[in-house]
Amino acid sequence: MTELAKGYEPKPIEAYWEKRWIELGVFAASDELPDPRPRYVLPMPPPNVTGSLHMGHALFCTLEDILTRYHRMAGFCTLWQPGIDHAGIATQTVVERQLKREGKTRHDLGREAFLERVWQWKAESGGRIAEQQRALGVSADWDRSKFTMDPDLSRGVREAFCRLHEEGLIYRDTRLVHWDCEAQTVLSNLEVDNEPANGELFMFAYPVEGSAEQLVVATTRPETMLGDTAVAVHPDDARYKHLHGKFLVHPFVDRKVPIITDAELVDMTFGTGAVKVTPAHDWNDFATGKRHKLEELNILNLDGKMNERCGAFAGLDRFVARKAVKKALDEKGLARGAKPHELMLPRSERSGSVVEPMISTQWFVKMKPLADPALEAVRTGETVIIPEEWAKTYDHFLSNILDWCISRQLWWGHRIPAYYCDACGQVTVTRDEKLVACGGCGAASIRQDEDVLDTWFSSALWPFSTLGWPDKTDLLEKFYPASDLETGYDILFFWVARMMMMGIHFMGKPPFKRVLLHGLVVDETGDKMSKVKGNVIDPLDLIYGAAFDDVVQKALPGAPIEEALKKFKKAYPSAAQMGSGFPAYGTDALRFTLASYSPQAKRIPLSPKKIEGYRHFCNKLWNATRFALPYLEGATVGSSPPAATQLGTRWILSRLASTIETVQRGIDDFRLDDSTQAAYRFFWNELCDWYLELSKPVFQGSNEAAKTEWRDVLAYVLEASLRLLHPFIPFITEELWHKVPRPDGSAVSLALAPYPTAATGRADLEAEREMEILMDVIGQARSMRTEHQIKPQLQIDLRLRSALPERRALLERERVAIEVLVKTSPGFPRILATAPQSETAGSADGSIVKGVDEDVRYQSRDYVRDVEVLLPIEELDKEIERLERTLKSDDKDVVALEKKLALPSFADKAPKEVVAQTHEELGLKKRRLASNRQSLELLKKAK
RNA sequence: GGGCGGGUAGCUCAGCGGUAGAGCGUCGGUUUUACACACCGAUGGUCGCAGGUUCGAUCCCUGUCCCGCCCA
Repeated sequence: MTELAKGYEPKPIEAYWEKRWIELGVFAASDELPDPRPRYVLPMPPPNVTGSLHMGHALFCTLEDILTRYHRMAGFCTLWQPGIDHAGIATQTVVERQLKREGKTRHDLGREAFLERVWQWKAESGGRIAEQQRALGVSADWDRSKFTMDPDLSRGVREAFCRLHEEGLIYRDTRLVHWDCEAQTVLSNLEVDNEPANGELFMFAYPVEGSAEQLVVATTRPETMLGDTAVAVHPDDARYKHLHGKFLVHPFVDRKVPIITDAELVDMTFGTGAVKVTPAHDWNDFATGKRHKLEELNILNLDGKMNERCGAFAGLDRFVARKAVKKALDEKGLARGAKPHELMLPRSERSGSVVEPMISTQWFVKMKPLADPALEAVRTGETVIIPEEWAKTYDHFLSNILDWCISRQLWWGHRIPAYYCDACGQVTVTRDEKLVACGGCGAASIRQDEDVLDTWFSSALWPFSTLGWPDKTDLLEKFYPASDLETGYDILFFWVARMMMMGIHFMGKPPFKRVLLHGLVVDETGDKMSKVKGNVIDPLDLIYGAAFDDVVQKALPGAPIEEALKKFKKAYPSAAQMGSGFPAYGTDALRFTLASYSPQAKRIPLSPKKIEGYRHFCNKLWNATRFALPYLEGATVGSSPPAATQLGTRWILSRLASTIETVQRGIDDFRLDDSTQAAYRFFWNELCDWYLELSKPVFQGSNEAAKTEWRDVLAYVLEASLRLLHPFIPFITEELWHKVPRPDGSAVSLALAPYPTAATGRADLEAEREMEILMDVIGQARSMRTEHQIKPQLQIDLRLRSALPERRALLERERVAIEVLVKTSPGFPRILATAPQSETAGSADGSIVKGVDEDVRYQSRDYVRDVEVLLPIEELDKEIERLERTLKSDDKDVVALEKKLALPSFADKAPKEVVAQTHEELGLKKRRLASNRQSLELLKKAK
């Protein structure tokens, strides 16, 4: 067996296995159709082609890889379907920005050349994220990776469009939409973020036609008055009754504006009670316009500049026009002042620019018929959402869903398969890649719709388009529906709900049995990671290590280092004390950290300190193996637990069984925090702290049978632990697994070894109970040593006394453990029966604190699990102080317990196990209390 | 305004009907031959506040105050 280095160094090991796994092909799912194995299918949320790895990716990759590796090891035919999303707006923006640096626009190139350019860009940098994912250990079936613009997936998109169109679920309509003036495209309502902003409410007066009277209205967007086609007042408003049916004179354009009455739009108590109505540029006004058949007057060009209808203001940008309109109103003496006003500003999720409501003709998907079955699937539990509180959010969203605007005025994306005939006006929707003749009149003079589809339209088909749909393929047969869908809650609406709708509609079944949602990775103080805040961390910097100077340059590009550092350290207080940079934590440490957060947490505050802790865990794993290896020479590891006759070996196998159960349940329930915690505690606090420590005297002793037993159990438990931990920390476990003895005929990779099951350990409640007593006794003795400041190297004359024969038997059997772990003098511990009254009666101190077992020194005495722990001491004061402390708290407990038991209602109504348990507890406490009280009295007397 | 979460040890978070847990931090000790990325021990909480239900409430209910997020 090769020797291990003193400390764990992740870099070379991770680099090696990352490649090796691919070479071995361990991640590939089998296509074979007669496959008796259960299936586990997990569609990966395809990262954007523009993206590079960020913390969100690291999180989902970790969680999904754990699920995948676990199922693969557990014998499932496992498909983790990877891929890349073409990300319409984002990608187009990236390439346009590139062109801009060359002084060009996409229009200079033309559609075809531009698209060529995007494809070229994709070929060069589009694959980077997949490489980075491999560094995270992502065990997806890379050979099956799909891109949403692949020909087969594009065919699926056309098919879906045509089918929905034929079914009347896709339609074209002219209505008010959200317009992004910068990206110059329509957005779906989900792509608009409403954020509060401080604006002003500007007031101005409209002159009433044929009168000296004026009507004052208020607005946050004065420029829209150029598109006003009415002013509304409340029908019951006495102030304006005389104006009903009259007209106002528009001050800038040659138009008369009717005064209408509308009880829905107008709140009499707000402002002047008169509301200007701009149907073409406001959601409420649009509805009002429909009610009153008002003219919808579009006043904006697509780029956000005022159009020709705006007279003198034509050509001005909307924000420039705002100022100009105000000024002009002022000059005409119509301005009536302004007051501060908080408003909600709609911003494009993509470009960040203020979104304008605009009349436009677009393609829509009718949502209700699709949403209802998707709603039903979750309501009936056919698809389960975990954590379940999200089910309500999902329900609420789908119950109130609006039709989905799916066209986008972009070039990059799936072009809408609709053609317009100049000859007959027919619109032909086709499955063909290119339509040659009008479906109505056969004319060749047809034009394809210029627009492309919302990127989410193609991602909505992901769970089946990646498997060959619309063809009826064996793959679909085998891998649809998927088992789980795991993703961030932030795309529950964008993606998950839409996949649910499309999956049910086209495949007849919901696309997954469970939807698992995780939170957002945020900085250590809870703030969202953003370039503005300078708190972004590149996962690779944590994995490979990085100087803070470099880290912050990425986090806050272009800012002075000092400023960036300051912001960064504020966001990560634990990093601020770490010196000059992140050490190389390694992928495993990062993964274990990410898995250790509770999934119901909406925010995952990434703490470098926590990663460090799990880095230490990896080192522990490494060193435990390093310790074990020399002793494992000659050990054989079978597929079931080796014989165990001793307490320690029986106990660790039992703990293994229990840990496996907890870890598995955690994975099954998507409570990976429970799994990581159980595995961590087992390995560190049980295997290392106790089993390894207890094995030292055995291995150094001369009992060959015991040595063999402890060796075989150690080999077995270590190997099983590596399998147990592999899904979480794949690299180090794989590396170590190849160093330790493993069962004959083991797989070439730990990734293919069987996952531990209930039968891997061996439950032994008696061993657990006895071990707990032993640990408590040892713990008590250690604690007393420390309290009395007995130097660690000093051996002590420990005495243990119990009236219970089985306690004495246990302590006798395990005396070596006590010797070593408490560090006792030769001939100790002495295990004594409680001295009969006659033996103690003679002396005033009753041989309890002095003169016990022929030792005439004073004793520190305490009582745990019906065992008296005694050790000789010099200083009485310390002991008195110690006893007074324990007495105080025990006394409190005893009083509370007695009070509880004294209540007749408790004995009557509480379950009898609880009553019995309380009695037992009280008994134990009282015995300890009596013993300690006696000790205290005697010591005080002796003083 | 509507909805959903959350307020538990100095910090970050588990627990959610039977006398409060972890990691980190803090304090004290240790060159114990796997690990100082370690070991041993200790300290630390009226479980946001007020009512109620219950034999019993951090856990359930009601109200209330803060803090997030989502949808208007």
